[in-house]
Amino acid sequence: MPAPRFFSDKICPLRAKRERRKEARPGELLEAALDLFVEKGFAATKSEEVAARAGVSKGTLFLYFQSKEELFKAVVVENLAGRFTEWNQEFDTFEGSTADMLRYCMRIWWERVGATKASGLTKLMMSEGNNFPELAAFYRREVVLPGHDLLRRILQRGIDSGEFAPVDVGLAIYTVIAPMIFLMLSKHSSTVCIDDELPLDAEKYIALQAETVLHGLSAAHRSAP
Amino acid sequence: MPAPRFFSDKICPLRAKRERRKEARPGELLEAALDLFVEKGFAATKSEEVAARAGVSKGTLFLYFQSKEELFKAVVVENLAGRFTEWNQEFDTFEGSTADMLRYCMRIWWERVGATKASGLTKLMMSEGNNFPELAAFYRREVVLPGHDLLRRILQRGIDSGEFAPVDVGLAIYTVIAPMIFLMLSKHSSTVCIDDELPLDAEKYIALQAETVLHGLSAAHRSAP
DNA sequence: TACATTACTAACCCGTCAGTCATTAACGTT
DNA sequence: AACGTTAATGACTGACGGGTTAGTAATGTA
Repeated sequence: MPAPRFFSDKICPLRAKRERRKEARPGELLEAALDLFVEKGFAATKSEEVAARAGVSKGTLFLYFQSKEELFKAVVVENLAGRFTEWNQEFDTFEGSTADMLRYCMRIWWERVGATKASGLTKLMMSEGNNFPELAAFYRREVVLPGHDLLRRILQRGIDSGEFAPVDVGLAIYTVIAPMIFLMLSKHSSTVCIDDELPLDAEKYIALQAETVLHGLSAAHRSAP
Repeated sequence: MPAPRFFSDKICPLRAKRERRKEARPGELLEAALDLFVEKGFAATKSEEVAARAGVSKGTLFLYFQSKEELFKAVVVENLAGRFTEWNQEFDTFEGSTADMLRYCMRIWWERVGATKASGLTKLMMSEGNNFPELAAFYRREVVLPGHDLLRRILQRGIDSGEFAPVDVGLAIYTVIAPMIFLMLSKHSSTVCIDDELPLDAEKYIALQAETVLHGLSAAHRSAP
């Protein structure tokens, strides 16, 4: 005997009828997809689930996105790749010391990406990138490289202005990237740090890392290897 | 027109016949499974591939392991969980300062786990743990908790002997764990750091982290917050 | 009210893969 | 050589999931 259907078409016709909302669909699908991709990974997320969470049928999803992979790319663009032009402008016109600029960069990155669901996309690419080479290449091209470029330009600015020692910029960026990545991962994997509460207070952790990096880069502090 | 079969049964009968080697099979299957799990993840690894790499048919695999999940657990026991009793003994009988003990622990951990394929299992659990709750629980119980215990005991020894300040041991272990995990992950994901060579020389990185941690723990260095 | 357009859906197709089982071949024993 | 035991096989099954499509219903237009 089937359970009573509290939300059957007849009892609860609200939202039960076919709605035609061509404009709203892509955004709703992208949001649902972000949630599920971050929660379960790319391979383990079923297109039908994404559709269901967005309140449409599977067919509709494929009406708006050619394939699951295209859907994923769109999620990446929406949440990460598409925002670099704005970010680049913001830093090109930054006024102040480069030290402040780097502090600001790390803080704002956490605020806008690290602390949001979008950070799950990075974890996802780290875990599944090998299984989906085209997605990995896309992510690398549209997110990793622009990000590295931005950081490189900041460090280079510090060197040019004499604030930083003339280090190898290509390597130095990892001093900033590594702790950021670790922070994101510790947010997204319950396998590693769940004995008690997560030991990291993100704000403080970032502030500390920033000062450490700046100390390492400071021109004044320079001595023989 | 099919390509010529250089390794056809007739031309190359070596290893082509059915062999009966009941003793050797489990080990060979575990090795093949470790390779593939680490390379492609748990879900994306097909049992038939594992069997093929071990030189048997899929049926044979299920003759020795009840299911894919049991196979995975066996891999974890073989490479990580099953070695803790030995490691525990080694550290229970360690002679020397606790500082040296911690240095030794980090170095030896890298040598025996971090630098080997087994480290891929950690990355795997971080990425897929959510999708396979039973595996996650198993891994947590058999690997994560024993590992934390071991570390906790080391730190506690330092505190008891007066070498270390009386910090919160439960939190302090993450000071050691975090850089280790990051090091492993940077080894296993080509998505993040492939601009040029990986910037991390593992040996030096670990040595540096060890000194940093020890400095933070040293009883002498203790002052008010 | 009749008709055209199109957003949307349900049912379907088809490839994939974990796990099974009837059959086969290797080996020991006599 | 004949026979019994069992390690090994590979064709098979059922479930699942990405992607398609024939058809339905909402909306606009006259």
